[in-house]
Formats: sequence, C-alpha cells, structure tokens
Amino acid sequence: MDTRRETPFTRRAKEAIRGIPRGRVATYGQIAGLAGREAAARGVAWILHSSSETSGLPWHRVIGGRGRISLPRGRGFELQKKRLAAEGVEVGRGGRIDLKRYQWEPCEGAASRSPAARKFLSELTKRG
DNA sequence: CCTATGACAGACA
DNA sequence: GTGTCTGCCATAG
Repeated sequence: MDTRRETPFTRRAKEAIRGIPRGRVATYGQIAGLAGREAAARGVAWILHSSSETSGLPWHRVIGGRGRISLPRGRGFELQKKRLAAEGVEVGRGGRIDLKRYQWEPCEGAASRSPAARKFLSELTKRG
C-alpha cells in the first residue's frame, strides 16, 4: 500500500472513523458520507480490510448498514464483537447491533436524529 | 485505460 | 426473516 500519501477520501474516512466515540458505532455508508462520498461504502470497506495500519483506528466501531458485524467468523468477527462488548455495546448472536441505540450521530441535531429524518436528508443530499 | 476485488447497500422475490 | 442480483466506489495490478 501506499503508506506515505493517502487520497483525500482515505484520509477523511480515517478521520471520520477516529471520530467515532467509544461505545458507539457507525456504518460503512455513514463513514463514506462523512468522507464526502455517500455511495462509497465499499471504498471504506476496502480501506479497512486492506489497511495494515488500522492500529490506532477504532475500526471495530464500523459495522454494516443492517446493524451487523460484517467480518466473517474466524477472520475478525470474534475480536470485533469482544471489543464492542468491552465498550458497552450489546452485540447479539450473529453480530447484531441495535443501531437505534448505538449508532453515532455526528450532528447531534435533534431533528436529524430519527432514522426517517436521516434517510430524508440523505436522499435530499443525493438529489443535490 | 481496463479488469478484478471487497469488512457495502438497496431493491426485490 | 433470508437469499440473490445489481449498482456503487476506491484501489491494486
């Protein structure tokens, strides 16, 4: 990997991930949005799975949009679950996590808190 | 430039 | 609820 110079997207994505508070989680799509590319969830996933320098990054706080751990069993799943549990995040069987309760809300805006509101704002942004 | 890969996400059956 | 298909994007050869 590059290791010395990162693209703006990668840099912002990592920044966003570092910004996830302890005991909270964010989805790949959410990080992508914060990095400036709403639809680059796969790009975020790529960064995490390919980056050898995830050290220092709270990568375990990034989960799939369906509220589940995305890592396969035997390849990080257990570790992620363990680290989340250590922060007080309840992880059910199959890696299920209640986004309603644990998803990070960078804005903290009262109006943008509900999922419906977030979806609305998201689509609004998409349209331009 | 073109192809392949992925820890994604939405739509649909 | 699950399984499949499709679109999406950043990166690596």
